[in-house]
Amino acid sequence: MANTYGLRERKKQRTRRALIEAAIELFERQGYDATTVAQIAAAADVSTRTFFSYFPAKEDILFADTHDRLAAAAEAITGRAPGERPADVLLRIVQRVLEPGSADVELFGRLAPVRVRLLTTTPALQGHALRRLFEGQRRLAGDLHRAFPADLDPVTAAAVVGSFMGALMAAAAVAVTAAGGLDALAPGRQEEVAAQLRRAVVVPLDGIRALETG
Amino acid sequence: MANTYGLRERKKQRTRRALIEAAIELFERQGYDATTVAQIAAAADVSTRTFFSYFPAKEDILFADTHDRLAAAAEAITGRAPGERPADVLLRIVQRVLEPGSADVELFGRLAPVRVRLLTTTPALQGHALRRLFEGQRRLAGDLHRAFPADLDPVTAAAVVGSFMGALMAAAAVAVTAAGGLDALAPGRQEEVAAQLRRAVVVPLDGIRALETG
DNA sequence: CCAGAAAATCACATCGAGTGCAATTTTGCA
DNA sequence: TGCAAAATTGCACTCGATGTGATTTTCTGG
Repeated sequence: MANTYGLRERKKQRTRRALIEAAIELFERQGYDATTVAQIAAAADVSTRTFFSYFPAKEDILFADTHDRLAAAAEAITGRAPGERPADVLLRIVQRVLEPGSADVELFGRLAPVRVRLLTTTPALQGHALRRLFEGQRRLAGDLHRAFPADLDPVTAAAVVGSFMGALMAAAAVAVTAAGGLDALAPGRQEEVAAQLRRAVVVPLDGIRALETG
Repeated sequence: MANTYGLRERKKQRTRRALIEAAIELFERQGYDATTVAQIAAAADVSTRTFFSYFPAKEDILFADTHDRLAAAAEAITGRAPGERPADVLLRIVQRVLEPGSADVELFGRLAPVRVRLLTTTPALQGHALRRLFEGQRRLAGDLHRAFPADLDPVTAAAVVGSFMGALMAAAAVAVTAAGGLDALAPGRQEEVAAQLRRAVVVPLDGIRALETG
């Protein structure tokens, strides 16, 4: 009788998971730069060479969950309520993306905070993260254009998404560093930062709503 | 008799220039990845090791002009006309940044197009460029907050700059790729793309102006 | 003009990320 | 059980980047 997934596939999932867990552990303990791929591979009991057949680069292991999150964002667009406007959809995306919602909740739930922490201290990762964000925006802009073809041509849709995400990210960066940087994710500070971000997104949303009424 | 700059300084400028010119030449001919630092150094008649005492990394040689451009942007804020609003200042910045305006006009004038061309084809550079852009935004947000302390708290100022630049960059990305990607910088296409961008920035500007009137 | 200080360049040596390849082991399936 | 496909592995290699210590070049004061 066939299996949900063959043994081969299950084993691959297991090593993938082991690699991510080993990386989380090592990154937390030693930092990103001080951790070598060889160490991660050794901790997961595979050869260094095998690491690169699971992740194209060292950085990518930190972004193992972004695929699911982007899919959730895309689904928030396609599965919009009738009568919902672009601005509403964008607001719903941020809420939805920040939820767990993945198939591997507790693993990815551990991954995201580590990433945030490392991003504030490791410049090499910032470029990578921004690149992924930018590419994600591009996809969402396409989805948004297809969802509202009458209102948003491709370039305007990109401007809408870019305006929203750009404001959100820039505001988040200064809000987090202003809030002590290190432990801005502590339960207390978290709401404080969230409140600032809610005020920040008003700026792009006003512009987007002005587009709709025109 | 003392000199405008000592021989030491002049020689350094010359080597720096030679490195940039060699890099431009090689990048254009072979692409970014296929060009090694050793080749650039050899073409400029210095050792490989010396390259890294001029530029911290291979990528940085492509961004030799950004310091001047960021300074011009900052000056556009501090030297604003009385009564000028944030939205007006931002518009003036993009115009000013796109002008030559540097001390080394013709060299940097050659550098920028090469960078744009390589950015569309070399993922490794995109992350670096976005990182610089983000950092530049951070500075401008600080300047903007200081220029309009009554209207813009630090987080809102970041949202304003991020919203504007985010829309501009996202729109530029899809406009350029839609316009054939490769030669979207040809004299004919250039105006076409510029027109799309002028429409795109309306989105964030509306939101920013709404902030002012409130 | 010369000697010594300071700075720039250089030739290594080394490390880590990433790739190509060929051998070997493991898994799937008949 | 046996064969084909796929995954893993070790190895050699390239390239970017850094540390070090020797060497050369420039600057300064006498």
